[in-house]
This record gives sequence, structure tokens and C-alpha cells, in this order.
Amino acid sequence: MTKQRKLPLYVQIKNKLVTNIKEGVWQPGEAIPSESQLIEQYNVSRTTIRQAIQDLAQKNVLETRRGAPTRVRNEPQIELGNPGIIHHELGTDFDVKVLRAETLKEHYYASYQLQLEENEDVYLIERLRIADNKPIAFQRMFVPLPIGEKVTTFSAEAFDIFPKLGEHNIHHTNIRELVSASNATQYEADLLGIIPGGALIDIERTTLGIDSQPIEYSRTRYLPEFFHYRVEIGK
Amino acid sequence: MTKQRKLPLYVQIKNKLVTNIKEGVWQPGEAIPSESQLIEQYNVSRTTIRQAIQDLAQKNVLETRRGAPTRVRNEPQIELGNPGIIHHELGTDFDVKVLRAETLKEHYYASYQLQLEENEDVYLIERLRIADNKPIAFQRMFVPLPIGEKVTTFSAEAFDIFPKLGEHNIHHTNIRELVSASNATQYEADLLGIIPGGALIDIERTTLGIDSQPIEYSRTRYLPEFFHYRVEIGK
DNA sequence: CATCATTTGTTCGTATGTATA
DNA sequence: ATATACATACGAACAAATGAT
Repeated sequence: MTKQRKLPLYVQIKNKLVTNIKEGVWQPGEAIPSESQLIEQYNVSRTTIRQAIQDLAQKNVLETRRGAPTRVRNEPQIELGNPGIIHHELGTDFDVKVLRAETLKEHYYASYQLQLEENEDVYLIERLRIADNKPIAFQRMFVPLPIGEKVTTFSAEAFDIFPKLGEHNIHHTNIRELVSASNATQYEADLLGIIPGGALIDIERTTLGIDSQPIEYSRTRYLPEFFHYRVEIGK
Repeated sequence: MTKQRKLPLYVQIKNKLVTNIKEGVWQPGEAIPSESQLIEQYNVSRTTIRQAIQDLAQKNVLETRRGAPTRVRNEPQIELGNPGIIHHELGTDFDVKVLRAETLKEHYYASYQLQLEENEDVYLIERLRIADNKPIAFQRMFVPLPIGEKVTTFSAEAFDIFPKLGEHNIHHTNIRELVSASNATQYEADLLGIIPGGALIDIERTTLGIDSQPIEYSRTRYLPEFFHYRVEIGK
């Protein structure tokens, strides 16, 4: 049935450990049973247990320390979105301010990016990202009208809208980002409190839903000193 | 003297294997001696040899396949460990111009990034990237002196030095990039043919060798309209 | 095409070292 | 200081895939 009989023992053990973690039997930060306990429980050799644990420690699921019990990692980077890419806003106290939120009858480029038909409306939200009472980014976000109606209810609360969208059963699969740089326009400069022409990090993002249709196209311009865009390749 | 006596046996073995690769005793793509040969050669158990090899295999330095000899990896994962990152210079005809190449006696920040000792010298190369006879990027690259001596021989031929370094048996594992934006200084503006203050894409890169020691730290500033930095997350 | 020696993969058992609580 | 935990290291045996004869 499960066909697991043909998998190596240590892989079977590994699967069982992962299952226990996913089902919350062992909570993050908690210690899992010791090697000798697992040996008894599963009736296998120490080698087998260790290989399973080592693999998971390698994948940052478990954390081992000589002399101390093996624990489930706190931040289970279940690599669902961050394969080495880190966006990081600098600051301690964050806020959002909605500048504009309305339906657009005509916006060729946004419609194109969202792959909408001619007659479909686009919803535009312009927002300011604020950290420690200082504006650090300006965002223009375009979404299809049906999504816009939902987004507008919380666009003033959370800058990252996708966790909230998830609560409304709108999930995303792929995110594509084009990182560039641009000089602040007079409008942007006024908003961000810098001189016109100042360099901004320019992030153009397209987010795809589960059906691979775009659900968001946005351009965000960050003050360089308040945003880290870090990429790690390899390992 | 080397203090290696206190390191675990398998780590010592690992270091010896890495040394053999770095010195070109075993070329990329080539098979290393079998486990039983290594057992005889180093007079340790199979467990020890296997742990060393497994560590390196998992770091993508070696490649193991059941039944077949273990080999040194060819190109350290051009796309495999890569979560969809595309750097793309726009243009058809590319060239490089070396502006400066010399040993620096003192450069605190570069030394820190390269994790060098106080007394170790740093080699600096300043280059201009040219596309279709137009300068599109300015790069300041810092490398440890031993590597600098090799890089200098081809730094005027290839902008991407790592394939060339590979031919000299200097391989890399991890690349970390921090993408930001900055305003062109007077000097950069003159080099790139723009006005001072113009926005540039600023890429700060640290490259690690197979022994996880940094082998390059560089800052490259691109004209935004001639460089795409694209990231794809998910799937 | 089948055979077979070689090579890596899996699993057991055992012993000792070393950090933690 | 002691018991417990993980880390290192040895040896042995069989399984499974490979590559050459």
C-alpha cells in the first residue's frame, strides 16, 4: 500500500519524524526523543537513527548539539518561499498609509501585466510604507477588480498583503521580481522626504495565483538605506 | 603545528580531499580514488572516509553515484542550487577595460569581507564593463593576493571571472549578493557618461571557495537600463 | 546478452570521546 | 560530580548499481 517497504530504513524513519513534526506531536523548539529512545521505539540501529536525524539537521528541520537533546527548529524554513532570498526592511516600528485606492477604467500596461481582457477593470492602490514614523517606500499596486475589493479592506493594516489574502483563500504560487534602480520623481521625493533624483531601489513584482494567472502587479520604490535585498546562491 | 591533530579525523580527511581538488591533483569531472583505496591510503575506517565524502558531496564539491566512482563536480551548479536568479546585461557586443589593478597595503573593509588577517594584502581591480562601445558598469573587485595574481592575467578578457578561475582550479560554492541602489559619484558619472547623482544598481557580492573561505568581494554599479536582475520564487 | 569484479549504499554492532544539564 | 546526550570511530556484512569482459 504505502510501498514504504522498499525505501531505505533511514528514509522511512525520516518520514516518520517529519510526520510527527508536521502533526505537532513535537512542537518547534521542543526536544525530540533521544537516540536511544528512538532506537527502542523503531527497533533499528543507532546508525539508522543518526542518518535520519543528520539528514533533517542538514535541512534545518532539526537542530543537534553535542550533549544536549535534539530539537525541532523554531523557524522551520520549510522553504516554501525563501530559497535564499531575503527582503528586509530596516526599522522597528512599521506602518502603512493608503494614499489612493480606486478602480481604473484604463491602464494599458497594468492590464497587460495582469493578463486582463480589454473590458476588465483594474484596481489601483497607492501606499506609503512607514518605518519608525519615516516613509521608506512608495508602492503602486495593481490587482484585478475582484481581488481589489478584498484587498482594500486590509491594505491599510498590512504592507505584505499575501498572508491576509491567504485567509480569503486567495493563494499564490510564483513570484517574479525585477530589481532595478531609479531616480526619484518630484512626487516620490516629496513623499519620501528626499531630493528629486535621489536613487531608489525599484522592485517590479508579478504574483501568480494557483491557476498561474497573475493576481498582482506592483512597483515599489524603496529608499536604499532602509531596504536589503539579499540573494544567496549555491551551497 | 597545523593544530589539525585536534580536529576530528573525518574533518582532517575532508581537508585533504579539498586540498587535492584545489591543487588540481584531481581535476573537475575526474574520479577520486575509491573508498577502499582511501581507507588504505589514510589508514582509517570506511565510516570516516564516507563521512568526509558525504559532507563534500552534500556541499556539491563531490558527486557520488551508487556503483560508480565518486567524481569532482564539473561546474559547481550553474542552475541547480539556483532559485531562479537571472542577471542579464543588455547589449550585443561586450568588452572589459581594466582601469586599475594593484596590491593594497591597507583596506580595512575589504580585508574584513575577505576574512583576511591584518598582515595579508588585498588585491584590487577596478574595471569598466562595456556593451556596444558604451560603458554600462563600474566594478571594484577585491580578492586575496594569491588569487589576484591569477585573476590579473585575464581580468581584461572576461567580465565574469569565475569560469576562468575554474580553469585554474579555484572553485566557488556560495555567492551572496546584496542588491541596492546608489547615486553616481562624480567619478562614476564621468566613467559611465551620465550626470552625477544618476541612479545606479549597486551589487555587493561575496563569493566563497570550496573551503568556505571568501575568494572575492566586489561592488558593481550598473546603469539601470542596461542590467536586469530578476528573481523567481516559488513553483 | 549475461557474467562478474568493483564501487557506493544501507544496516547492524560496539566502543570511546566530549559537551550538557 | 554524575548521568545523559550527541559525536566520533572502528569493524563487518550484505544490497544494489555500474562498467567492463
